[in-house]
Amino acid sequence: MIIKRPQATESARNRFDRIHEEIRMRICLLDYAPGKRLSEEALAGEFGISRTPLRRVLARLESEGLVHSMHGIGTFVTDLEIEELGQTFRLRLELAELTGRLEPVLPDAALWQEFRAISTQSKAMLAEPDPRRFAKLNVDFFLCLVRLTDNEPLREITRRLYFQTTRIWLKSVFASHINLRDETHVFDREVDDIIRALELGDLHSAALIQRAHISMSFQRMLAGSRNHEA
Amino acid sequence: MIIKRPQATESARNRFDRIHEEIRMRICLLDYAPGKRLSEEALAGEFGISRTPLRRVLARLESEGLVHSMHGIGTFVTDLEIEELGQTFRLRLELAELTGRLEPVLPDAALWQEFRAISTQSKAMLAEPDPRRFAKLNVDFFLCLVRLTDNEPLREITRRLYFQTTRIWLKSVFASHINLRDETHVFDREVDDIIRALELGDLHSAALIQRAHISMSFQRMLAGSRNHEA
DNA sequence: GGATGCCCATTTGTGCACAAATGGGCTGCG
DNA sequence: CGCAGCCCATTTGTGCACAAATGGGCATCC
Repeated sequence: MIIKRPQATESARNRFDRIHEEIRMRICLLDYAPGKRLSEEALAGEFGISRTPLRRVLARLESEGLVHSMHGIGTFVTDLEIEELGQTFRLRLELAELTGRLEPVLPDAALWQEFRAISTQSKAMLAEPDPRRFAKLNVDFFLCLVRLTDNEPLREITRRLYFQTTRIWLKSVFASHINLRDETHVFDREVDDIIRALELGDLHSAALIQRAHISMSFQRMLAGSRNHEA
Repeated sequence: MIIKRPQATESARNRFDRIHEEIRMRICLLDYAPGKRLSEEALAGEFGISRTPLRRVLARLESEGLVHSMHGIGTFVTDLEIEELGQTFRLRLELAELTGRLEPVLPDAALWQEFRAISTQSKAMLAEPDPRRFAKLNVDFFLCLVRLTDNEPLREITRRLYFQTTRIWLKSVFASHINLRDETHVFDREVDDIIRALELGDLHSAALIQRAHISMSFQRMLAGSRNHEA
């Protein structure tokens, strides 16, 4: 019997997922700012592959609304204005609540540990806020929250919408539409409140807290944008 | 000033969309049965293109969960059992109702005409039911219903889940888990009831009627599957 | 001087040949 | 006779060269 050592060479699918997640994260953390052109050739070179498989990744990102390719011109990171995202945010509110209603599940030991770790990091961040690290912590927290439902299609859709909209938050920070220090405190409260609800086993309340924070975060960005115009 | 005649030659993007929708429809109407292998070379030949752009279409279909590619083996239409679709159906129920709550819009003249046409065809189908034509009418009706909300992300997500699950209905007909003639009558009632709600301008009720029919349809398929086992 | 049309560098899209991977059949050994 | 291992046809995945398309710069003409 032949024992195949696990992934001596990375499979095509794994590599696709890895590169896809990497570029997606760069877009969400504004390493690639909205409007920036992504060179197929440069990216292919960076990841040590040819344009063909890289184009597959870009095509996926395009279907997710994160980039847009134009023949003869280039591939660009999509831009977004807070005013245009109302529809998406309203939908995210509803989906957040669904997480607490549709097949909710309590965290297992591993997930509990991740929640605790995020709480710790959140408190550490209060002393010296850093936009990018904060955004990354926000992503990690979101990816934990989505695991509070067993409904896989709901998870997938929720993730999709999250990655479409999360950049606007970091963008608002850099545009001074919202205050980073305030946001870190709000986030820390959110994490603690949700953990407390989870400790009580009240998954629906945890979902409603998340919903409320998504809504208020949107309102703060909207208000900041309007103030800035005036 | 140069007047560019509109699409003398089809753009790459339009061609992609056209082929994608065509293959998706073939899968949903069971022209390509679950489990069937799709030959990249044959499909590329049929559409008069090379494998490269066709593979792009297949990759999109794979991200939508309609096919699955395996290196060295082939690309296969995904199979699905009614028992595994509970999560997806429960989510579809919620999204259907959201259509009536999140930015609902009354039909314009064109959409009204489409609803009337579908009602007419539905009644014509009562006399001589045909599974494939019925499934097609079902798709058309769904695509009209989704236009009752202005929330574009909600539309997109709803469509995605619909195309993932709609095959199971036609599959249940062929497996005699549900009765085609009964289904045609139920469908005709659904169309009429929803049109009546729309005539009253009651979009939320229209959505709830749709929700109820999705749920009952699922229950009938589930029951049929269980009876068949017994 | 201004506008118009052409040329060309740049970038995405396509076709094709080859690499990688899989499964089935065949062959040879015990 | 059974089974283990190899070979090869088939299919998806990759690399690469070229086609298509775009925009900007430049020359030319009015």
